[in-house]
Amino acid sequence: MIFLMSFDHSKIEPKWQKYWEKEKLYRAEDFAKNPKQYILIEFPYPSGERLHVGHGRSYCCLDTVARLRRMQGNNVLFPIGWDAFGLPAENYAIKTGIHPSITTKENIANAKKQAQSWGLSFDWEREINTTDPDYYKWTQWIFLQLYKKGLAYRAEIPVNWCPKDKINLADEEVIAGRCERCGTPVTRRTQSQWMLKITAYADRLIDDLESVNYREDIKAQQINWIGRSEGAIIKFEILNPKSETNSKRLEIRKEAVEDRYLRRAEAKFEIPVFTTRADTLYGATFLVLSPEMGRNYLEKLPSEKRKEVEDYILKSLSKSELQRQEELKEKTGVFTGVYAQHPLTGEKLPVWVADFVLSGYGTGAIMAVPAHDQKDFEFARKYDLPRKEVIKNEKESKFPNEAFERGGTLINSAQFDGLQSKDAIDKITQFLVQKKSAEKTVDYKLRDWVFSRQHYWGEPIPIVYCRNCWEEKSEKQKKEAREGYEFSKIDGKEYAVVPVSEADLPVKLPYVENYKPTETGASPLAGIKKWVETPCPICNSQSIRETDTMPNWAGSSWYYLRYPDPKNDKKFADPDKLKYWMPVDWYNGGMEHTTLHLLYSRFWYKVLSDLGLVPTREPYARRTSHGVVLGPDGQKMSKSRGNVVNPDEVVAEFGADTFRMYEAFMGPFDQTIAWDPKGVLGVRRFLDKVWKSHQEIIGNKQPATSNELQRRLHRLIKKVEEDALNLKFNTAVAEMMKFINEVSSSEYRVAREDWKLFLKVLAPYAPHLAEELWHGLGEGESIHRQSWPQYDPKMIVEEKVTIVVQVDGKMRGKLELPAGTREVSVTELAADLDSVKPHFYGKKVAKTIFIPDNLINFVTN
RNA sequence: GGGCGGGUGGCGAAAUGGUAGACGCGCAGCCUUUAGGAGGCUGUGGGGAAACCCGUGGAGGUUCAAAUCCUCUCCCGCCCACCA
Repeated sequence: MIFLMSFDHSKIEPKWQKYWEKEKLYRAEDFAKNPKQYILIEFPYPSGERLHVGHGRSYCCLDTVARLRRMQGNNVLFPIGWDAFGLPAENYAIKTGIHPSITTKENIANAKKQAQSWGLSFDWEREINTTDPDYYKWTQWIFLQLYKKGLAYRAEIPVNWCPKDKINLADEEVIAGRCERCGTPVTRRTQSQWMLKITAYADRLIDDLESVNYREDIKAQQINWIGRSEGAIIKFEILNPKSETNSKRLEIRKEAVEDRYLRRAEAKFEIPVFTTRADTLYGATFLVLSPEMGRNYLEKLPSEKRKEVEDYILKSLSKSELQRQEELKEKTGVFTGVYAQHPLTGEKLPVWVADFVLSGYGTGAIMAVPAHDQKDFEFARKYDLPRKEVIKNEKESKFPNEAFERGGTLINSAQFDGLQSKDAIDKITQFLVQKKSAEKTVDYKLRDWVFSRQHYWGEPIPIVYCRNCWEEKSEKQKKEAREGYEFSKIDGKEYAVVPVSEADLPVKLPYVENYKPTETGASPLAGIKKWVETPCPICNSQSIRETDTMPNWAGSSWYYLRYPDPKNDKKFADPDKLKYWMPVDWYNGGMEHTTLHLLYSRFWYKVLSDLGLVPTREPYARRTSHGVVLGPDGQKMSKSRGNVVNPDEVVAEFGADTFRMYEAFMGPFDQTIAWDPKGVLGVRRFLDKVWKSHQEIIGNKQPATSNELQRRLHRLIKKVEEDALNLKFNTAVAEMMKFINEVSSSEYRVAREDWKLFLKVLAPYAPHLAEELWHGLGEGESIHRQSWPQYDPKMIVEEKVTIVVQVDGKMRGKLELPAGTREVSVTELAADLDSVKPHFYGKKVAKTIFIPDNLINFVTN
């Protein structure tokens, strides 16, 4: 008898991988008749670190799903590509001088080799790469559509600036207020940037979540991030003896949210304030402006105060993000010398400037209600400002020791006394609206998307600036352009903004010598005169290119739309193909992409949807997230800790099937779990047992499987199928282990035909071994082309059941009975059990609870 | 401060109203004379000789029956955060 302990994965795995490739087993076919299934994993960034075991979690488990779906008769699209623009390649280029395109190419080749060694069933014919001009042509094209819809605009906004490296930093490059590269505290300065108006889609991004199947916490995080809050803008008139005769009135900005970054010095006679708590209006005792807002009012201030206020503003604006965070506890501010009038009581309220008020939220000014807002309370205490209680709650009273922030009954609020907070918010707002001193509004925490990067390794923004086109405009046109976004000021001169014509796309990224951004904060592209100077698409006179590039979120915002038609050079994708494949049926990725990537890509999709270019309202029908894989020590994996698990080593030692199955088995899919090298071994032992059982089955030629084992097999089919679709890969694997344990224990034997069913169940998880054993049974066609076994519902039902016998809810005995035994018989048999009888002594049975085939409970009194 | 998860053996975890601890790791004993992640069998929540008792962070509650549902409370993790 041949008795092999183990199989040689290093031989069988590459063999079958080659076979699958040759047979084109995993090719997705456009317009096939069988139901489509689009399964998507977040495409990786091809870094020098290669793919890690965290990628493995997502790819291996979803690959299992893809394989299961194929066996179930679906036409599966399971693609992969490379999100290859980004900082690491650029930083590496700065250090070594090696061009990013070279390192990127190498990294992709390596990562691809890895992914292939895991036996993933990607359709490699659809591989995409965001740095390929044939791809980013369409990223630029979509940008132009956004521009034409008025969703891309330029604005002066504060950016992070590293004073040592003299470069602008993206938020993600700022770590704890310091520059990621050199550790210098980051300061802020303003610069003109391209922005995308994602806030215009804020409501739809919330509302449409109802139509998709995302895990609840993912939805909650998105809603929270968008941070919609309903409230009112209330205006407070400035009391200024010199200008009170001036009847000039300014309308409240209707779209305060959209114009947040463009707010100019126009609200000079009134201070608009955003609040969600109009019920506390009578408790407002002073107003506070953010430093940015305060600057707009400087000229209104009494001259003796002006210097002091200006100094405070300049000081707080120059503060680094780090300083601001450190100074959180201690609030500072300065009185402006100006008063505003309370819209209902007419009281004189002092106006302060303080940097605890944010310029980026609401109107950049607040009404302070110290009795009912903790921040205001602390500020009022420090500067000895009045506090007035206007909300009372019988159960709690925190005031005057601290602010009482919850709702209650109104007091000291004139005709509104006695109302409940919720009611009062409506009534007071309504009253103010009638008086024209307030407007209802909605505000969001979400801000427009800063789309410019002063870096080299990204998609060039396809815009040029033309001096000639500007000069040809009439004064009226110029004025209009200055108010909108159709112009730009470069080195003090004004230019017209001109989009590159679609026929001239892609705007290719040129080679540069020096990847470092310039000292002025411009991108490295600004140094290439030959590239920067270009004929204007409209007037053909010499104009200059935009030298900023797109953030690396750009290419990933639409990549899943390219897989259905990756080689199209006429459109970003053929509408019919999109209609066939979209939406993505199942999208899995990391929780860290919930707020940025997921939101950005939904936003782009909605824009394309409004243009009629995509077939649905939402891109992803289902979204799940996998948990983080920690190092064996339970800590986050990092080079410096030395706890990084290298998947290549695991695959080399134990094989891809072991690696894949361990990724599935290690724990609940959505949970953070530490990698356990011993656990890997356990999975390998299981596969060895499968191998061994297989040899025995071939050797023994068992004619029929025991009834018991056959039932287990059918239950296994059902469980593995259901578990995989419910993200319970760990219990699916456990069930297979249980089955094999029983097969290998001597009582049971399995017939060939039933063993084949088991191999099919195993195939999505351990595709190489299953294929090897399948062919070992003399089968000629791939196991991955077989259909998923149908379980027999009759076999699922138990023949014999264990009925638990309880007395007063405590387990006292068990009965093995045929399924369907009636209550009368069960009662009789149960009451007669030796282990049960003693518990009746001195008691009477008052009630019997009977759950068929499961449990009987005697309740005594 | 806000949002979202989570707390069950020595460890990763099963069980979402009905036998708590499936499956895996680890550990212990035995077997096969077995040399380098070896294999097989048996055992493995705690206490007890046993009957039995105790046991899912803690306290209460609902129920014939609670890890699971409700109320309060403690602890841990992740994300966001001076957001009006």
